[in-house]
Amino acid sequence: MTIKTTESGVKVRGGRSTREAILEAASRLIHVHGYNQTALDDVLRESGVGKGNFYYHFKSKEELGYAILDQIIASFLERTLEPCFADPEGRALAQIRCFFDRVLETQRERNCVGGCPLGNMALELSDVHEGFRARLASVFSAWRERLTLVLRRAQRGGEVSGECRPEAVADFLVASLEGAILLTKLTKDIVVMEQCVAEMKRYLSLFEPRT
Amino acid sequence: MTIKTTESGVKVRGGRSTREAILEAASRLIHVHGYNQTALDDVLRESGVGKGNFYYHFKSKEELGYAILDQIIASFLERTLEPCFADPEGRALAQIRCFFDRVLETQRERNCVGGCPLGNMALELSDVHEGFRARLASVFSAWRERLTLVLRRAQRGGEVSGECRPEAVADFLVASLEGAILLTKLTKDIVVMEQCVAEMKRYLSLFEPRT
DNA sequence: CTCTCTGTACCAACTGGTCAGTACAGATGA
DNA sequence: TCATCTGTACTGACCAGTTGGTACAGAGAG
Repeated sequence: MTIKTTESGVKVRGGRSTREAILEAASRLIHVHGYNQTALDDVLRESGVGKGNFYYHFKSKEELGYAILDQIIASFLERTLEPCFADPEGRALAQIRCFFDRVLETQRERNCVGGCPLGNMALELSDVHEGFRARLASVFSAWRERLTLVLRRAQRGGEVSGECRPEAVADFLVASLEGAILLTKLTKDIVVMEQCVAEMKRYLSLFEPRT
Repeated sequence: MTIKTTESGVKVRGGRSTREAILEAASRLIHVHGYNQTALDDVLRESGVGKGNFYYHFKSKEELGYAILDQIIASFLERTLEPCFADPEGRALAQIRCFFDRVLETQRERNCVGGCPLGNMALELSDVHEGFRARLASVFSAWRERLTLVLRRAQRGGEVSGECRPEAVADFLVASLEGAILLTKLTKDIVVMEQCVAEMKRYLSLFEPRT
């Protein structure tokens, strides 16, 4: 399917890009207003897609929700989490600190608005649909897994002391980041986020072997 | 107004207890399903109060929300936060650790369900109504204030080392607890909470003066 | 003491609006 | 000319809030 332009300059979307237009509008709206507060009609108005058209491409609003969630998850893994830990030779603690900074940076870019897309959906939907909860739990679990692996590797290499229990530390780091983002959203003050990241780095330094 | 009982054993509520019945049912439902997901009709069915009656006692659903929130805040301050820090002579770090344990205990009691009532409302409503956001921000701020004070006191007494920046540490502790509760709700696994609390204690030990 | 009057507490039925989802006809292209 | 798309108009459920009225306790007047 190709994208064409009529004489009036209005874009006529082919099949695949209609789906993309919906996803783009929906992910923007859902990020700002939340899933439940985002009416399907708003998504359609924003994306310029008709209702019948929407239901041709999606089975339901719930399916749209899953698609958005998958998109958020993929984007988080590819654009935020994995790049920091790409180098298997890099120093683990430095990579983790770099990851903190990256998360801090996203909050700054967003002016503390919107919070964490994953955390938001987690709180909003985990009670409602088991499917959402499971999917969200899996990404948090991938996140913790990544941190656990890098910590374990560092421990083997002697970069991190033996008293570090990688699973527990990973859980704690994920929780703290999510909490920091929540508190930042609430106070609308980036200083909170900065302080939390600074304290997380201080906490990490606990595991540096004594020189 | 008094509470009376008819010959059939059905309670006829006077003014004040109707309000209480509504608040009780609403706070239970809202804690489980969230504010937006709780229909007014559900609250009314649960509490056995008619709709007109509800609107006699409350201006709107939003006002009910405020009342619930005030109740949650008061309960948190009186029953969870303040008792831990009541003794001005107590050792600060021990009080903070005790507070962690108390929060952990509430999660255990609730079987990891429901998360933190304050955090839930924060995430759900802070974008929607500025009034909710402000009220929530104020309680988190009281919470951080309490921790800041106790840390500062400890610092003066030499119980906590000078490198501790009380405000930053307080922010971090609050954020971490909230994040831990969120992650616990999502994974439905109390071990996550236990590990996070353990790591928070380890972090705290950073500030104990070296012997 | 009794009869009206008044304000509080309460109820059932309804309204108006929103929203997810459906029906279907028209367009478009192989 | 058949399958793939797309827009419009509709449906039914849900839900916050309204309305018009009842029940009844207590106060005051006769």
